[in-house]
Parts: sequence; C-alpha cells; structure tokens
Amino acid sequence: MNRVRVRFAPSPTGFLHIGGSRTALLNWLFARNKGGSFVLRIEDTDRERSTPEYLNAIIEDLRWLGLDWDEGPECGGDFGPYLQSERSESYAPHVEKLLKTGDAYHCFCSPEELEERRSRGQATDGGWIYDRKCLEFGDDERDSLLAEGRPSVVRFRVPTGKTSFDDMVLGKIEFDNAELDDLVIVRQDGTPTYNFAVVVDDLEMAITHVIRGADHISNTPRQIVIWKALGHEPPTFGHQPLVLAPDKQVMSKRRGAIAVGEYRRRGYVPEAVVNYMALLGWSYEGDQEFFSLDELLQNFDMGRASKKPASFDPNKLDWMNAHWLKKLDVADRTERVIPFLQAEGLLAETLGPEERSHLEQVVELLDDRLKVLTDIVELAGFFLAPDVVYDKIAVSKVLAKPGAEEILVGLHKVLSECPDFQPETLEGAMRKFAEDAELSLGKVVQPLRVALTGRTASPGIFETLSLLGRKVSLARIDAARGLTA
RNA sequence: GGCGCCAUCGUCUAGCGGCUAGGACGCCGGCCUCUCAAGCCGGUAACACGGGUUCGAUUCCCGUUGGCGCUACCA
Repeated sequence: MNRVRVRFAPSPTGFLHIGGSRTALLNWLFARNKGGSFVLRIEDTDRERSTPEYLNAIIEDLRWLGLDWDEGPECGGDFGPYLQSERSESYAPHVEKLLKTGDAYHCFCSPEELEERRSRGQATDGGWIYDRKCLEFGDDERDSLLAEGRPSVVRFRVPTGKTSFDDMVLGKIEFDNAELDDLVIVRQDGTPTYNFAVVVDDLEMAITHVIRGADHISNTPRQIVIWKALGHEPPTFGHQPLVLAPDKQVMSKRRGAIAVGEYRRRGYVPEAVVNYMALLGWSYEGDQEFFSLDELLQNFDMGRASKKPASFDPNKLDWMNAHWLKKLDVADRTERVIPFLQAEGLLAETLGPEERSHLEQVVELLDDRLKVLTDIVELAGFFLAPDVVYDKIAVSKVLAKPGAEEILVGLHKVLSECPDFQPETLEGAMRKFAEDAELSLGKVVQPLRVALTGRTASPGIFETLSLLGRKVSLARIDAARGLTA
C-alpha cells in the first residue's frame, strides 16, 4: 500500500471561507490520521484573478486554524514547485504522449464557431457536446494547418464506455462517457486547462486520495479518463457535500460566505471554528460534540460523513465558541483578549505586570460571559476606562427612579465606612444596609450597579466593587448622583 | 434541457426492517439568584409525496416532487 498523500489545492482568487477550510481540515485529518503527507498546492493558473494577497491570506488562515502541511509553496518539498503557475513545463510531455497515442487531437474550431454550433445544438435538443469536427482531419491536413500557424487547442478524445468510481463518502458513482465532452486540455495560448492540470499535478505529486467539494463530482469522470489514457490508475476520490449558507444558498464569495480571517477578527477562536466545521456534515458515535483538533484526529472517520449538504448555523458556532472560551484558563483567555482591547484603545500597546494582573482579574470576574472575544470591549470597558459610559435606558429605568438618590447616598456612607473592600465584607455591609432600609437586596444593588458600570447587567456586584476599589467606586457613586431624578 | 448527487424537528444530526423516532443549537417555561451570563430541570418541533418488496417500513427498490452541482479555451 502506497503511503497516503493528499493535497489541498485552493486557487488564490478569494479568501478562504468555511467551505474551503472544511475541505482543508478534512484533508489534513485524513493525512494525519493515516500517517501520510499533506500537500498545499496553489492553483493560480487564472492569472487574471489570482493575487499574492489572497495567497498570503489563505496561508495565514490555515495556520490560524492549526493546520500544517508537509509540502507547499513556502516550505518546498520533493514534488515541487507547488505553485501551479510554476509547473508549466511539466504538462507538455504528457500532452505529447496523448497526441501520439491518439488520445488527444488538435482542434482548429474558433471559439466563435463553437459558440454558434453550441447554441444551435442546444436549441434543437437541449444539450450539445463537441461534434469532433476536427477529428476528421488527416495527418497531412492537420500538419499543414499547424504549419501555417492556424490557432488551435488540444482536445482530449473521450473513449466510449462508462466511467465509474467508488467515492469515499458517496459510494459508487457512474457516468456514461457519451455525456462527456471532448474537453480542451490545452488552450490556444498553450496553457493547460484545469481538468488536465489537476491530473498531471496529482500524478506527479503522487497524490493517493483526492478529497474535495461535491462541486467537483462531474469533473471526476473527465479526470479519470485522462488518468487512464496517461497509463495510470486514478487516486481514490472523496467528495464532501457543499456547505450552504443559513438561507440554504451555496456558500460563495458573494453570498454570505464569511472569510476565516473575518471570524478571527470577530473574536472567534480557532478551536471553535475547527470543531464547528468538523460537525458540519459529520457526527461521532454517541453524543460527543466537543472535539479538539487532536481528538478529531483520533476519531475522525470518513465513513461517518454525511452525504447531505449542510447549512451553516451561526447560532451554533456562537454557542461552540462560548464553550471553548470557557474551557480556556484565565491566563490564556486574557492573552487572547488583549489585541481586541488594544484595538479599542482600552489598553496600552505594551502591558506592565501590574496591568496584566489587573486585566486577568477582570477576565476572571467576567467568567463565562464572553461569547466572542470582542465582547470584552463591552463587558470590561468600565473596568478599564477612566469614565463610565452611562446607558440611557439603564439610567432612566434605574437611576431616575424615586428613591435611587437616597440609596446612593446611603451606600456611599456604608462603603466609606467599610473596614476593608473584600467582597465578603461588602456583601455583609450591604445586606445590613438593605435590611435596615427595609428594601430587598436587589433594590439596593441595581442603582449601585448602574452607577458603577453604566449598565443594568454586570458580574456580581460585590466582586465588581472590590475590583474597582473604594476610591473609584465612591467617585462613580458621586458622579451618578447627578443623574438621579 | 441533459447528466450527476442529495432528501429525519427551523438548523446540525443519530438511526443501518420492529424505537413512545434519540441528541445538540435555537426558541419557550421553570429552578438558582444582587442583574446578566453560565449551570440545572422541563417543553416545542421531523421521517417530502406516491407506489411497490415484506408479517412489518424512517430504514430496501421504483417513480414524483424539491434542493444542489456540472454542462467554458474558470478553477
């Protein structure tokens, strides 16, 4: 049995979105699980649309997800180059071979002629495949046309019969070759087309398993016939159902597809994104839903992959992200939250040990209230900014109510007189205050909460008070008195 | 139009001839409680349709419908 070699072959004509990264993940899992190699090949033959920016973004996103590859454009390998645009010389010998065996032929039909025959064909009986007009030419005729410089393409001559393959996820799939066009494998400008380049690249890179999106199912028989004409057994194919956007539309660059990098910027952690993608179209025996990359590696089994296109559910991703955030220890969570606070100017570019430890206390107090890392800005702003931003509704619902003023005045006194500012001490003092005033604790707490945080929701009030400290707390109570009725 | 793939709660799914059709997200209600989260408990909600096969179909076969993909000198 040959050593497993798989590849992820994106074209740098856009950002990596959930669908593409899921394909990458599946390939990675398969390779790692089998102890094989994972190759990153960049299909950048579409010079018009490919850009180095997209290439860099794709590499960055894959790394962020935690996927690594053994061979690729930036790290090299024994089967390079890994940029398809640099492999141009490897296609010609194969074309020659096919031309010699008669499995390919020159076609002089112009795009305009073809277009005309195609539309006429479609008008009469729906479909149209190339009519093999140029197959009629004798050798001499063809050579003279070539000699006089008539523009031509090379077409692959699809054999008769049926082509079938055993798909790793879909099972047996069969096509009648009569449905297949004599596809162009070399363009007028001499460059290879996708279906041909893929075969040659996969062949030369010794790829054993092709795991890709279901949008390639119809390409598979075309590629298989080329593999065979080239004298090789095709690799094993596995087609993953497409990922649909929440509205059931296919994820695409213009319709709802969010780049992986965008998830990073929105405060999702890679653990959650990976876990969610794995669950999209795959399930584990039993009810386990949480998987680290390593656990996926141990348990992933292509046989349990769903055949049905899955639609992406942002709610579940949020839930999953919150879960992974909860699992992180405080130091780690703090670390990840820092860039988001810095971006908002709530934190200096460099942190001293004291600032860091203060931030850790804030993060610890916030506990599991973060759904995405960016929530930190809203939730911790009042701890980090000098001034409180008062929420209008909170003020009108709580501070502007009768009695609020008296409570704040009373609390100011109680807090001034507390022997220390530990949560337990504060709780005792405030409970006593409430009791004496014949008020429920809640009635007392809410005005204080709004005074301190500007909002009606926050972590526990005693811990918040304690972390804010006496000086700040009292100052904020004073400031809030200006907002009471 | 042709060819191909697919079809269980709104969504992700378990199921591989006999189940009160299970779980998860969301949603609703409750508990907890100083608020908000979290947590716990409970509820809501599905086998697309029609034929077969079978003692018995969500499950197997065929058809219909629907969704999606491909149908380029794009990848």
